[in-house]
Amino acid sequence: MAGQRETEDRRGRDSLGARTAKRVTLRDVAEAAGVSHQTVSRAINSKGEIDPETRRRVLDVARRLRYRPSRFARGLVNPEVVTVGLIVPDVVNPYFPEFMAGVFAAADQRGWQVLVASTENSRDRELTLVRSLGRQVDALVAYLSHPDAQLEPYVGGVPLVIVDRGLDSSTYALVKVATADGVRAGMRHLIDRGHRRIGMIDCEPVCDPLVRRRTFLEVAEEHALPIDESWVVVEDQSLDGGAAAFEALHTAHPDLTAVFAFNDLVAIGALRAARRLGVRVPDDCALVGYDGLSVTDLLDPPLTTLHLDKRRLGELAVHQVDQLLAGELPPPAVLTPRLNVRGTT
Amino acid sequence: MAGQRETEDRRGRDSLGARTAKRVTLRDVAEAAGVSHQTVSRAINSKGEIDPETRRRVLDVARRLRYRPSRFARGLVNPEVVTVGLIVPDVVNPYFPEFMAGVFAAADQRGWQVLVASTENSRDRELTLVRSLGRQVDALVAYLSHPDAQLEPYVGGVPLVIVDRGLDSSTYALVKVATADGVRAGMRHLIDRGHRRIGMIDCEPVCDPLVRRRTFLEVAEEHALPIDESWVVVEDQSLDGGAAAFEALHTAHPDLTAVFAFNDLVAIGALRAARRLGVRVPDDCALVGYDGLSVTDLLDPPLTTLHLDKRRLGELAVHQVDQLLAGELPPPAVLTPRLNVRGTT
DNA sequence: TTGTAGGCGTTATCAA
DNA sequence: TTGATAACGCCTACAA
Repeated sequence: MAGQRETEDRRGRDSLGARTAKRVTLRDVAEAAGVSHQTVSRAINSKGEIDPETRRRVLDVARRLRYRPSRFARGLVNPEVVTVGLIVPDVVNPYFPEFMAGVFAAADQRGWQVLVASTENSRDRELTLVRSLGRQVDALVAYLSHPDAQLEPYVGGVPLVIVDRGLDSSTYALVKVATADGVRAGMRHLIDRGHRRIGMIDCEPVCDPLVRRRTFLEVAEEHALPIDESWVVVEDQSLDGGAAAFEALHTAHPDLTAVFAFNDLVAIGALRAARRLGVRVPDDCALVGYDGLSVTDLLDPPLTTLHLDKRRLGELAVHQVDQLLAGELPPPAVLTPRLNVRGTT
Repeated sequence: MAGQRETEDRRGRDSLGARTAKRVTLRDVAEAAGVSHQTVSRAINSKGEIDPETRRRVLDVARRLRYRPSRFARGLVNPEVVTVGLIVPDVVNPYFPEFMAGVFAAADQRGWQVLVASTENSRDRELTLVRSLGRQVDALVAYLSHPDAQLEPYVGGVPLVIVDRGLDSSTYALVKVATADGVRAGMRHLIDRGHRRIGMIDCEPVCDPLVRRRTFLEVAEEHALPIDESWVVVEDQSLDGGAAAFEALHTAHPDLTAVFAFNDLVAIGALRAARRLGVRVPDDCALVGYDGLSVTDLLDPPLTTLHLDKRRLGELAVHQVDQLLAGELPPPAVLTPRLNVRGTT
């Protein structure tokens, strides 16, 4: 029998451990067990209509042959498990795990699965990942910095939700962060406490069009604060950047009484620099961060910060996916940071 | 034409946004474009043998129909993209993102994808996830607490790598952590610095058979330290647990000069309690943590800790997958924590 | 350049 | 209880 020989050939190659070994299929198991492939399927899937004895025998053979069902063949036949692709810039930055947790929770609630990939902060990888991951999933949730036009050739029709990108979109679903409102809340807090000489530590944003700095300066003008652009220092988005920026501010304006930081990471750096310089926080100088990372809570003093519910952000993203899969392009979802007053103001 | 009508029916349902809408296939596009499904395939996959004009027309139709290739059908025919399932107890605990980063990096290097799920520290979910995720992937990397025997019915033949479970295995691949060696290194460090009255904050381990405590007491005995089991306090694995434990130790043994903590989290809690109690660290009491979380570096003083390279742990896990996919059950990979002396000793 | 036939591994349906 | 046959959506090979 030709079929018989062919199967033997396969086994032969398999036992050589060759990489090209053909996969063991239901039919292979069936042949080896002397039943039809259908019976094997019943045994594997614990369907009722099968003799317990046959079942046991078949499962035995299957195990011996190291049979594993093909997820592709299964997916082809069954109602698919929805799989969402998730692209983040960096898994280790504590901002993103919280966001991911929200995505996982919301996905899990719907019985969906999540395929995760990290761009490692590479703008190029961002594009290639959109393409490669996009082919493998039913929808994509992604932190992206590129504008729509540059994204378009890579998206290839996958329903896409872009999170916290500074740009609007008429093509893709969005989850936005009301950064300007956050900055205003933080500034109002400082001003309410009597601060007027407020410095700002800014960073080069990836695509965000300087919302923080612009809002900062707007608020300063509205309240006629005695400050100009020399009170804004731009540094790396890192601990060291934050520390350097604080030193620069402190040197240029020794009389400053408060600092608004681009995010918690640089705020922590600033806190360190302050300690080194003998500047007491908050007595000599108040400090406000941005993001609400949970680590800020471990610090001494704990950081006053604009807390963004990153978990909720992830849930919102999945909710946008819901609507995309239902065939609609939903309006952007917006999340506003909430001021969390703790020890540094 | 029946075929034609059927296609219209599908579209009709689609535009109602029905969940049950049939998926748009190559053949649908072919029909709408008046070509064979084969021609559509060529257009979609940018094969050479096609008239540019036809190609453009077909792609147009495909876009209009929102056609998306089925990843399952493709996977069935093409060499598969390897997908690794990753099960962690908790994404937000800073321990795991670092581990995940290692898995991602190693997977990416091999062109593999990673499907992530979290058990949310539920032992039951652990089992169901092993089963459900296991059906969707080529191999599984997982933090698991169950012993092999309980796992077995859920694994169903997926190559499985278990990470940092206290138990050995003859069935599954392992990545182990040399916890005892770590504890010894930490204790040796304290003893070298002249400490003899050392307390320990322990926690209920999930499956780990009390390695830390046992090793701690062994070392104490070997060096004839003047301590007994009353120097070990068991508390919750949390900030508050750590704080409570430190207070308990300090109350019971006011003369202690050092504390060895179950992990960094409880160590940070202890650090807070110490500050509240007016105990200066490290002058009055030294403190050693375990894990080497990157946040311990932001603290003041930064924590002396047994640093485990969690990224490397993830890479090792993927390497174990490599070998499982090649058909071998590799011996356990072992990683030893490294003492990182910083501000608290 | 385009179309037809067959198969990938699985499950569902229906007949034996 | 079991088995034959036909999908599922795509791709490769070959024929037109």
